[in-house]
Amino acid sequence: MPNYSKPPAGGKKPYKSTPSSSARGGASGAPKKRWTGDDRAARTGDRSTGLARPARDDRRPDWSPRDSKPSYQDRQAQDRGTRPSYGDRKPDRPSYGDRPAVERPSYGDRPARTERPAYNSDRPARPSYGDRNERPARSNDRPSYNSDRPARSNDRPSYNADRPARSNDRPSYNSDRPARSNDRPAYNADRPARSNDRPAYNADRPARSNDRPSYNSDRPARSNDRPAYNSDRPARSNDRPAYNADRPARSNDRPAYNADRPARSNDRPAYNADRPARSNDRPAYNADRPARSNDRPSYNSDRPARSNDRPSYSDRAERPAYSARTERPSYDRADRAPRRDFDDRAPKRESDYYTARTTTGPVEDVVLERLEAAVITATDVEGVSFADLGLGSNIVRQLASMGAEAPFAIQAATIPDVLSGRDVLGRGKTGSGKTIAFGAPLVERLMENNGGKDRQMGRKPRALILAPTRELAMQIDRTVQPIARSVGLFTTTIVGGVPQFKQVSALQRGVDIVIATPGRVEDLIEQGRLDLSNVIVTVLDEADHMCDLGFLEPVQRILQETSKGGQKLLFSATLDKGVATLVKQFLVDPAVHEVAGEDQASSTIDHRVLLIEQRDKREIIQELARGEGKTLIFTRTRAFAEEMSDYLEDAGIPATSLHGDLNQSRRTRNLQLLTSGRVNVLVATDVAARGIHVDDITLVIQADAPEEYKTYLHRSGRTGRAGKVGTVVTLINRNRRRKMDELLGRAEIDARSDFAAPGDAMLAELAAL
DNA sequence: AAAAAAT
Repeated sequence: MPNYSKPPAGGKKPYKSTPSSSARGGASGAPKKRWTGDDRAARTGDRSTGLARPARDDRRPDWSPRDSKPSYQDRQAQDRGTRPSYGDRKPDRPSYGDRPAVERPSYGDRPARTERPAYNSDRPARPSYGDRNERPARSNDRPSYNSDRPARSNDRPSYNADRPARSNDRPSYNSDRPARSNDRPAYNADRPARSNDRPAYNADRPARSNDRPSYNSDRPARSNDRPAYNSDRPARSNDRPAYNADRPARSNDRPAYNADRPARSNDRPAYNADRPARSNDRPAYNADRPARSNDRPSYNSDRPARSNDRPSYSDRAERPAYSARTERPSYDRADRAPRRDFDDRAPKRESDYYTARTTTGPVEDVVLERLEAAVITATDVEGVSFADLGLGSNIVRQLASMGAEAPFAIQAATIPDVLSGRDVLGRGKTGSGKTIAFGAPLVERLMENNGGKDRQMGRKPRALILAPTRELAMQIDRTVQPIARSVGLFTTTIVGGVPQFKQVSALQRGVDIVIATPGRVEDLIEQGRLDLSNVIVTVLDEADHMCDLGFLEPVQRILQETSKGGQKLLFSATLDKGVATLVKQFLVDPAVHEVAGEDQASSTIDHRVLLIEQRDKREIIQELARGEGKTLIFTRTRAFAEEMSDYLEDAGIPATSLHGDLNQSRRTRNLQLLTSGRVNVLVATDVAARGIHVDDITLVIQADAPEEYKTYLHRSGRTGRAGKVGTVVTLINRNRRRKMDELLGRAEIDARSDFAAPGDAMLAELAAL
């Protein structure tokens, strides 16, 4: 019988116990919201491959009629800080505060995750929740807030004590008349109590949960009690219910408080010690079974330590306490078996060294050395088919049905190496077909190596694709899933912002390819619900971005969890030496491929810089956004993205927004609004800068100039896709011209610069392009 | 600054 009553031996979390883990996040402020079924349905919309799926989201337009909202100017007049910003986009969910914040045992051993901003009590209270009593009176305020108004004829008597008695006054005002037979019982104190006596006269009845406070002085404090009732300090909304032990049980109490209820099928094991073992029980709870080769180290305390033991498991008894060791992050395994250094390998082998292309530039935006790559040209690919590259007939047929009849250059370059099992670095221009370049051969490899275990329940995933944003992960899934299904393999997305239940269920049924963002992957690993130990192919899309600060360490921890010696594929349009850390650590002799003639000079994008006055920015954007074609506007901050989309709507331009302050269902829906064409203007932060494919974006406006040349390339790559023409307009302050020129130089872009002011004919011309 | 984690 498995022992569920205790956490795993050692009492510590098995995953991610390094101090480096505290370096995560901390900047983003939005609590993650959940998806509804509708939202999930909505994501089945467009596909980057051009395969149309029926748009199902025509029920709820995002941009409401303009006159239903206060004007932009009105809102400007208000103190923006007190405005319940973004309204339903950050839904007020007070029920969270009332729920007992009981730490669940499965998380119990982890240190408090104070780095998560959404629950970080240090951040300023959001005006939309707590302090709304400061808002000005509105015309539809209820009368009770309006105590100064003159008495009206239909005022209730109690407010009108001075009026003379009237014949139809109720008895209580007429105390002198003789008692009558039909007097209400309250005045008939001597009659025996009746079963339906009103409770107010029944002082002995037990207190009820909805008793008003003044009658029920013994009831426990509630979060919204007024301070006077709550001894020392004023009650706060985030008071922990744990201090509220006496309150009556509520129907939605969490099981921890309800020890006697019968076990339910979805009880988590820790709460349900007696249930029979299940096939997917976590090994740690299953102390009696024989050790298996893939046991995770921390659960297997008897075997001798190995040199490549993961440090994250190292708080076992025989190892020194973590605090006594050096503060190396988990990935820095100096003591593991020596490995060939990426830079030290024999020169002249393609992919083994970097050419020195020294560049000068500001520290914050450096062009790193290029990876020396095998170069392929479009003409090299002429006449080559996917089948020639080694893909099976099912996959080839599926690709054709998705519109990919013949391989693009980057696909022709990388597919054979991926099929051969080699590690691969691939650089292909934005919109050049990188998803298929890794997705198709990945599926082929899994099919060849399925070991007869396909469709086995609970099989562990054998491939992992990591992406920097949820939208990109879901988009990749839309491309890879049909390819995988064509050969009977299953995919699932593991991303945040949505309930994990469906994801966990899919994993329990058995999945071959996981397409994910890092955070949820780590979360499910910590929970023991995702096991990457069988992952033999790992893809990092936007790999250089995944090596940026904030992404690198989670990615390293996740890669540590995958099968040792597994294949690694790194793809990006701006792949450079920034990935060297990961390459050295995880890749062996990678093949590096890029496509020739794909610099911006040969691009179909017209780059323009407008030198403007800061105060004219909104007006100019509004004139630029009036064009017929789809327009994508980038801002530096979430707040400005939101403000800008409001401003455009007020100007009569249907617009929506995409940024991290929106819950995931809004994010998904708003992006869908643009792809479906119901809105032509999307204002976004850099969440939309990389990888996101929307057909026929004709104009990209950079309302705030990018800080990095790579960001410029990725943002502008949202237009001019698949050979179509597009325009990129970057708005900068006049005194930033020099800095912008330097950035354009690093991006190797020639752009015309013009002074611009509202009303200029040039703006209308740019809009019409 | 933004992004990525709360069933």
